[in-house]
Amino acid sequence: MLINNKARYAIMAVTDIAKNSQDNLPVSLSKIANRQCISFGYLEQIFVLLKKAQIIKATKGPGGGYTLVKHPGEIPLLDIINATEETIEMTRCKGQKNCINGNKCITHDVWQNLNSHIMLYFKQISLVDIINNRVRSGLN
Amino acid sequence: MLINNKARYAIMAVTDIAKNSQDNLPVSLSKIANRQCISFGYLEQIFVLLKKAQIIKATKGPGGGYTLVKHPGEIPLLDIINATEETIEMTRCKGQKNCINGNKCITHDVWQNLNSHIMLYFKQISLVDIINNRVRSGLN
DNA sequence: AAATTACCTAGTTGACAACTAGGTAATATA
DNA sequence: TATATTACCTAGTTGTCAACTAGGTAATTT
Repeated sequence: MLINNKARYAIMAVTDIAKNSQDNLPVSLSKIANRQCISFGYLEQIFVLLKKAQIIKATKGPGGGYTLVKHPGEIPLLDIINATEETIEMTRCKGQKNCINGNKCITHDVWQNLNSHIMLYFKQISLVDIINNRVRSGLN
Repeated sequence: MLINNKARYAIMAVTDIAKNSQDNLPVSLSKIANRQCISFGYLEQIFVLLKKAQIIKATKGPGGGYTLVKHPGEIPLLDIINATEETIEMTRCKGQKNCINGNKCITHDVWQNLNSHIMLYFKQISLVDIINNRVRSGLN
């Protein structure tokens, strides 16, 4: 399945902007990369996608950087994951329902249903929830 | 994260046994591999793990194969995933809480909480649920 | 004895996530 | 107008490892 560093970094970076942008002033990529311990060059590429999805916008030149397009409370994590062009997809057939000789396999619904659960999970959490520590810590 | 073919194949294969074992007679690995379109040699290796975890037991010789140790209703999918020695782990730090200079990153709880959700999901589904089509198909 | 199964060990390899290199373009400040 | 600082762009590279393959041995049934 496709929850990888790319999606993880995207969420970390956008959260960093939400947290560190004073008066909606731009936050530079180098500061984000340093704070979040993410490779600068790699993060640049991710930001291209986030910009394309209109989650962030850029300002060039000294004092420049990135700002959020919407308020942190209006940005669900699912939007950020979708922006990275990674899909949450657990089925073997990538949703094609053709695992076994063109038909869906016996466990298809297990994975398909898990997809839905995970998507709902990321839909329900916004950046504000993270910043305000409203994401419940794991049970174990 | 580590929901991969290995865990997927393990669940498919064990479900195949539950479904195709008449009167608890052994089901051969070659039949399972053929029915589920899984590489025979690869599935063999997975079965070593499933046997070690006492989910299945083996019978050698003609007419031999594999049977379940427990009743299908008493086998949650989580047990099968754990047997494959893959961990459901979404955090960047693999649960170490040391992402950022030895401390947990701002998004740690997001992933940790997702871990818990996924584990609970697999804990609640048993092989009987799959066979009896009691796993709700995904929403989308 | 032969067939059929499980059991075992040691490779191989293709893909690709993650990262790196080396630029150009725009903007601010002096 | 020079310099610094930022974003923006394109094209590699590479280490890892999931997934698979090869080629056996051991036990059991008929």
